[in-house]
Amino acid sequence: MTSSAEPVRPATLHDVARASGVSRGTVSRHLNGERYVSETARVAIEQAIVDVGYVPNTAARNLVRRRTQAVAFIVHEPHALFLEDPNIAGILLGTNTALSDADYQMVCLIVDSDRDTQRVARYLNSGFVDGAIVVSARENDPVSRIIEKLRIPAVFVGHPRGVDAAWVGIDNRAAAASVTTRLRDTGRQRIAMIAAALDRDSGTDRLAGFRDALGELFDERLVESVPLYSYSDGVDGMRALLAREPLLDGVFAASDAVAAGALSVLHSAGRTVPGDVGLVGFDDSSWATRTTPQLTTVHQPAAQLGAGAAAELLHQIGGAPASSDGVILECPVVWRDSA
Amino acid sequence: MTSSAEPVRPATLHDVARASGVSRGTVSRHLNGERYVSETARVAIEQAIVDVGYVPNTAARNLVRRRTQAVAFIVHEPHALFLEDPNIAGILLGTNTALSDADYQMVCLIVDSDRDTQRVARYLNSGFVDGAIVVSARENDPVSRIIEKLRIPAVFVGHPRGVDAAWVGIDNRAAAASVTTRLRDTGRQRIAMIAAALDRDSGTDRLAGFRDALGELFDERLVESVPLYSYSDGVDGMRALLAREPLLDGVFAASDAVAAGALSVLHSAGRTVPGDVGLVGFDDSSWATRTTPQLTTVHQPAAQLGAGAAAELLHQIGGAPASSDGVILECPVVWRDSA
DNA sequence: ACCGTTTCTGTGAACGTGCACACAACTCTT
DNA sequence: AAGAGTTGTGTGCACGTTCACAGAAACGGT
Repeated sequence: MTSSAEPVRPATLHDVARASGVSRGTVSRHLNGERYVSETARVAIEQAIVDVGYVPNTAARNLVRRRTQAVAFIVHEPHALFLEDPNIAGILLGTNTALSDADYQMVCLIVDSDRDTQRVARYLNSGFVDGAIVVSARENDPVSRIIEKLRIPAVFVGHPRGVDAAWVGIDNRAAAASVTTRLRDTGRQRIAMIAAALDRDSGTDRLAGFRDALGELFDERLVESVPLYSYSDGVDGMRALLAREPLLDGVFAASDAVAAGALSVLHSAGRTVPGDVGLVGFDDSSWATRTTPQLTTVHQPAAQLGAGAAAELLHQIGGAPASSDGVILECPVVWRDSA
Repeated sequence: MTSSAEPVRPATLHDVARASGVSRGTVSRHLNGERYVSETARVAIEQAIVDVGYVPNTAARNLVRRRTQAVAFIVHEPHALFLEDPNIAGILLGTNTALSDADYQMVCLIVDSDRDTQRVARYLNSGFVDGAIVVSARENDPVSRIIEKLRIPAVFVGHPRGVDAAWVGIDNRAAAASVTTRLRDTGRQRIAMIAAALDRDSGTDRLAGFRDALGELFDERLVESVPLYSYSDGVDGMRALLAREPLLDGVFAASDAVAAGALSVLHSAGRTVPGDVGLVGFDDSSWATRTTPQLTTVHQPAAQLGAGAAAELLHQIGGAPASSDGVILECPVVWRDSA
């Protein structure tokens, strides 16, 4: 056994054909699982593939098939929040796993500045990818518009208004309503909400669900709106609410991170949770089990959302028409200690 | 302006050549920035590219160049921790940005089970990528061994012992020592450590640094070892330490997440921080500013680590030999309130 | 014995690019 | 005016695969 310093040329389809005594065409057919390959040819090819150590060349295959075997995963979110939001990471993970299983590459694009928008537009337009999965798109999002214009296969996680494309999501409104109802059922009278990200469908839907559940109890002055689903926004929101309505006894925070921020403010203000104030969150992220008390929240199936989006996208890439009615996944309320 | 239902064939190099009145070769030279293209040809080609809407075909280019223009980003970490660890996300982000700027695709591979190891091995062997960046490798890691065997360009983030490859990292030992020294300087007498991830270089180095700083004060019974850098491991570790050594007055937690878990146990046990017990962490992740009190910790430049690894990898792919002495980035101690 | 059908196989032509090479035109030296 | 360099240009081939097509072999029915 000698080891040459020079890297050996990788084996090609041709090498397999020669080693197995059949032609390129037959090997190709076998590799692609087509009909009309005899049993004898089959075993000879299998053996030859192992012998010569053959691995298909993706570039050559993509060239002739006019496919790239890659999919863009587009996150429209400030860098800082991307790091902080375990939900996005979960979606990413689910997508990546599903795509890997189908031998697709996931290419992660993060859109933060306007400059990034241009870069992504160029990227998508360049035919580097066969499709795109878009996470946390805003309404009237430039990225969404680009995708619509390019008519590239695409699936959205969430359901931004004004975008006519396939999507996978949860029923934010119904989930928000059911978790708020619980707050009401436990006897709270002055229930407030820290609404967040009202530039996105998830944000407005959660607020709408809150309103649905409260009915005549709803009071506009008990809603404080903050820009992002983050811890520090939760801090800000809770401070504002306490200043305005010291008597509140229930809070629905638009995310667990927001709830965690709110909780720290409540503690500092000397309120006990759930004694003085009942608090519920949204996401069932790792935040929820790290606070004291642990958060009652809505479980969001992040990995399944990602996997579902990937599956739908692969369908579209395979030639199926984009289904314009979205897929809605279940998101049960998780009862813990904070309400 | 008519819109045809049928997708138009994308423009090729040939189309540009015809439109600009020169040959394929000249267009190719201009595109690749080679010499010997006249000024008149240059402007004609530029114009033609815009006119026909030309975009280079990556597959064809990769085929002839024998490059894939893609890089694997390999994370060896349980899924759950990947979601939880903001450090990894930061490295990923830094890598992705640096690679995008160089027109490389980042392909994210997550290794959790043994099955994943096989999949990654096959993937790397398939020539789908030009190189790999490996995060949080263990000692005697099967993935590391595969990479060594394939002699594929690779850079490690961190410096696993027994792996002879390029790496970018921080001096965990020195940083751990300096943060521990501070604990000692503030008069703590019985200083404990919750060590974590001792199957990795970062874990053992932080423990070694702790030992360095304490000198004759070091006491083996004050070290509790837990498997991972996670919040729940911090909870477990702190409980064990308190049970064994109720009189401890200082704790160095191997990560901020571990410190956060430890802090909640300390609070539950009625100890004040930093009054009764001084506590320091490691990473300067978002955990550090979310606890009360905020954590004194070591700042880890996650994004720069990722960017540095990407830069070194691109060097190697460009033909430079792998530099076997690693790059060490600065990681200053950040003084906050917990010690 | 003939023909049609089914099963299997090989061949040549793409796919769109980079690269080596040949060669033309021009400048400078001798 | 001839030769040697420099600058610019076009052409053919290779990269490794898929696909369409032609045709061989086997089979069954008349």
